[in-house]
Amino acid sequence: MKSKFYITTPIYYVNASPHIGHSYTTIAADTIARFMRKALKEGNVLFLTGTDEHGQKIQKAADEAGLSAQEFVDKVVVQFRNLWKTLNISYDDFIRTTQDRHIRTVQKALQMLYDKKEIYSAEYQGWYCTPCEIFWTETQLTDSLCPDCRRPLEKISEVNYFFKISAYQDWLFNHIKNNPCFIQPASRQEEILSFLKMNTLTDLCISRPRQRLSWGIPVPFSKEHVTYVWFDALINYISAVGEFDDKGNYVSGWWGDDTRIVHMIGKDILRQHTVYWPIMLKALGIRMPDTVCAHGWWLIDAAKMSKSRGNVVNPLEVVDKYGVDVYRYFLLKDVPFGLDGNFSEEAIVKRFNSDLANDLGNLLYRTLTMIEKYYQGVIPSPRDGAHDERIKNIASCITSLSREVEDALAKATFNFSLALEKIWEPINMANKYVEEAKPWNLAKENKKEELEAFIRILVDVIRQVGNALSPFMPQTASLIEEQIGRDKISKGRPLFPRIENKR
RNA sequence: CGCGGGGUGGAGCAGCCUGGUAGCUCAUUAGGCUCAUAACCUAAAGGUCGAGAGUUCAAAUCUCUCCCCCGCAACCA
Repeated sequence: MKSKFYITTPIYYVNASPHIGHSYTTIAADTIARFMRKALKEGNVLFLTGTDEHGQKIQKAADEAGLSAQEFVDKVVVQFRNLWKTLNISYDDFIRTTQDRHIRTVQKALQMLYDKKEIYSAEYQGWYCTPCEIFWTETQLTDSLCPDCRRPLEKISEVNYFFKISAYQDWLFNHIKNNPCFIQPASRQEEILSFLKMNTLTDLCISRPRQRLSWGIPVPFSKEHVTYVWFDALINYISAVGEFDDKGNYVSGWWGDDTRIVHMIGKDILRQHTVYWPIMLKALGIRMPDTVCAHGWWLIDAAKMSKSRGNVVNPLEVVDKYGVDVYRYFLLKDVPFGLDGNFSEEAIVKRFNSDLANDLGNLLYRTLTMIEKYYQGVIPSPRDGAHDERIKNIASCITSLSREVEDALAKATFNFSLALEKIWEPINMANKYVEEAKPWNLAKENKKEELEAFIRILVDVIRQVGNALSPFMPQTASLIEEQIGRDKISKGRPLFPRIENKR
């Protein structure tokens, strides 16, 4: 295992408020970051998130809001930061593409690629919709009308800058083929490989004329142009953690061979991250990230969530109603990572009641009650040599738990739901064991040693589970710690009171 | 003949690569228990594994054909 770990979310486009999808990616990355902080030494994990603040859509949204672009993004970025706070996101750095450190690096990268002749200028043809102020390429059109407003388009041609990504097609194909961890899950790797096999890459247009779009990073070798948003955006992963030196070498404490680099993304931006980005890095002479992990989408009532459909779920409302950790748990558990999931409040309530209230919450609560009842709230000290077969089984289950969670979580597949299933194994075993051990009889018959051994194993299970759960549900983990982490218990209200009569 | 993903008990999924009693969670039903949040434990019912053909001693699993659903312009997790 590499000694350092660097994980990123995409930088989110701030043309509108954050929704469930943004929160999903970020919670997933946060969980991994928290897990890795426990696995590696302190200070060896860097978790980066941020915002993408340039481009036409933002310019337009700002205009509509009657604000300057900068004022507009300053306003929206606050919403993202607040949401991350609410969701207990432990990011170490937050990059904005309007920050100096980023602009500097983007311009340097552009200049280097230009000097290396990786970027060239060419005439670019397309159709322009004057009322919308949007430029459309041939491939974006189905007829001669503006896809947005259905008005006639005007054919224009202009000079733009292009990045020679076509030259790297074979290299990229082989890189992906030879590094099965590079694109995860495997089905996504196949998707990209077949895309590369079936298509010839066309050079990427990385500029926009300034007269049409002023809200962007100026291209250093042309006063007439700003940088295309995707080229701008992808660079954030390196601009946040390093700089180019005078010789054009990228220098960073988080991009060396001792660091495992992971980009967590949604499946919608797979191509940018597995085609454009590696080629940009390659052309700049920078090493590849280890893994680009693409998760699925949350569907709302089986339909794609979109701003135009108006079915966007606001994470804050869900958190208000059910709690942060319930939300985090639901997203990470309800769907195998990588696939699309269906979001609904019914599904949350179901998960809440069965996993959190009935299994975990109830185990803690019934255990606390027994400690209160049989030991006046003082947790009996550990005893060696429990000879009961069932206790041994449970003990070995919690001993291997951290390894199993690591297997599920530290590998490139990032199997959150499997990890949580593993954590629930001892919970279920413990609940079952209560039935078998019949502590109420042990108490009546005054079998002290057996009762103690019984209580101890429950306490051990709960503590281990709380510990294993901390990357997923940090707040819950500390509540468990608070209630049963010390010599004397501190019984509170049930962690997850069942939600009743929902329909 | 465009590409890819999918179609498995009521719901959601695993199994398919490396054929050999079809499994998990939830829901349902019956019973048990009382430490506990009407919770927990046990048991049962429920599937011709989209359709058809083929290979095989044996197919959810391999091959072929067909049907149905989803995605494949852009913005977007």
